[in-house]
Amino acid sequence: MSKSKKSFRPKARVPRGLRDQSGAQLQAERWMLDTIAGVYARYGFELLDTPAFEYADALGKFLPDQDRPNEGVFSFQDDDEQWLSMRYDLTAPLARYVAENYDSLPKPFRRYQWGPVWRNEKPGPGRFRQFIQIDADSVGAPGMAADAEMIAMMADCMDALGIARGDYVVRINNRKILDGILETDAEISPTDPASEEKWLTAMRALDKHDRFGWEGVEKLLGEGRKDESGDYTKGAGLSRENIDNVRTSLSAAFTVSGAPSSPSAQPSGQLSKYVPGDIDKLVDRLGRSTIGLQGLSELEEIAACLAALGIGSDQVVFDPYVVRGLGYYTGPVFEVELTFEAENEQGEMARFGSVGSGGRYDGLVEMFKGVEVPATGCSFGVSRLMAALEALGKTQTDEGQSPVVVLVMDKERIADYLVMVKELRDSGICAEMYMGGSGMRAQMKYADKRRAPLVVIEGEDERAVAQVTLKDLILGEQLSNEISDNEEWRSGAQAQVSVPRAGLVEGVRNMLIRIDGRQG
RNA sequence: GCCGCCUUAGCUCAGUUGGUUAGAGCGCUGGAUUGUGGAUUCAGAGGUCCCCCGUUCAAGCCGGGGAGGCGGUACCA
Repeated sequence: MSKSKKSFRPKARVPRGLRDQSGAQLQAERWMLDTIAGVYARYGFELLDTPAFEYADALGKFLPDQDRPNEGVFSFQDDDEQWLSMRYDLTAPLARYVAENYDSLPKPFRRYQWGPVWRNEKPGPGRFRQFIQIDADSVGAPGMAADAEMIAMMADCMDALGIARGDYVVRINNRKILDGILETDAEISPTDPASEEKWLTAMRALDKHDRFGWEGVEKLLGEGRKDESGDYTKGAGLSRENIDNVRTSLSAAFTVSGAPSSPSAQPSGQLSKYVPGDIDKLVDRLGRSTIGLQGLSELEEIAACLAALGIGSDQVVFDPYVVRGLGYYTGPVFEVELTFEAENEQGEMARFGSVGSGGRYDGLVEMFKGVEVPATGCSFGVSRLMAALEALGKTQTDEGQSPVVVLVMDKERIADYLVMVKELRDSGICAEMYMGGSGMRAQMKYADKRRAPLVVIEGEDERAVAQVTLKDLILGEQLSNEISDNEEWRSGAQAQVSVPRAGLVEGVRNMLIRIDGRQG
């Protein structure tokens, strides 16, 4: 305070990319987690929790090194100098858990899990360095039914959250189909050392279709692309002919061309349900690629399962541009996208995009066990879903959490006020006595800020006639909005009633019911 | 990581060719209006002009460096 003392005072600020969350927001988030967890549990998954950090080598790829221990992940050294890292997702810890407890677990092991994860990367709007994920995975499940279940479950979650059909879509793909297309149309393959780099770049290019459109993808498949800020991204260097071939194959998935194919020509009657384009043509294009055809046949299996699970084409659609993480997913991949637009904080119309994703990763547990353990899973990003639900007005908050405030009109009578709050609490009503030191006006302001539905007033006047005054703050606010022209606000008696002191609980309950009824 | 823009009160922002005590609105705190939040009115608190170095008699303003924020882009489990 005084300059002579020069006391050090830390600046009160939350670290960048992190945030505080308060009451209503947390309640909405809890409701969302409960809703999704409820769906997962109904599908038969069991709950698991693992620690916030792991030995760094157990988290796989992003190993810290001495120079940059916090690149991507947050890391620190234990007393024995072993590196520990904060988990950056829930899948790597699951793989560690399964490997560590392999013999005692039921196979397949089907678990769900939610909790915060940390990533040390540049924060953006709706992107934080700590955020919550909620995942479900089947480990040791080789069949496509397990993948189909994930897809169906994600769609079910969106329904359960109250997001209308058409406002979301689960886009599904199989990475083997893309491998097939790149193999036949561009002669590149991930297993061929000569073209591995091209394959990576090409896959990344396709992944950007939703942001840049085909025009941008084409540049990235070819020479490269310059962005708005003038930054240049080097492309995969495919030839004009190769790029055109890739486009022809991809477009078969979206558009029906030539003569309509006979239904009997399709091996599965269900795949066409989820593919907006021409399956025969796609088969034709992939003809020379065994991996491509395998991908397609896996997709057929998934489609059959989805149909059996009652999933409609208004929920799930095939989209060959879904790529997801490279070097991680091995087959089917999918993501949930919100398709509606909503006004953001700046008043601009914005899309929310992908709020969840998943896919098959048959190589992850192998990292620990040395044997391949097929696995598939899905994950929702809770923060982005929250933002979207808020925009839709679909968040559920429990308004009953705001307390009834008992005013302290007479500091000599605090025991009396404590008796009142106890009576209210004993009958299940959230209530508190004002614990500050200020006068009545400040107490009203306090109650207002707490969004208290009503206040209880017992001053000299009330006590003289063994009554209490109950003031409906919500009705009072409405009245003041409508009639605030003159200075009749001072009459103050609006929106309040007197009840006998002995009928406090009943009076409060009745007023709460009236408030609840008004708010529908 | 790379590119561009930005940084003055809690918030949104003024601030002249460099010139004395840096302002407004909203918000906040307190008072008035019999014992009442939202009306009216009066008053008050609140600033390292992002930080450091430099130029100058003099820097919120000019120069250099750094940090932080925003928007792209790259990487991404």
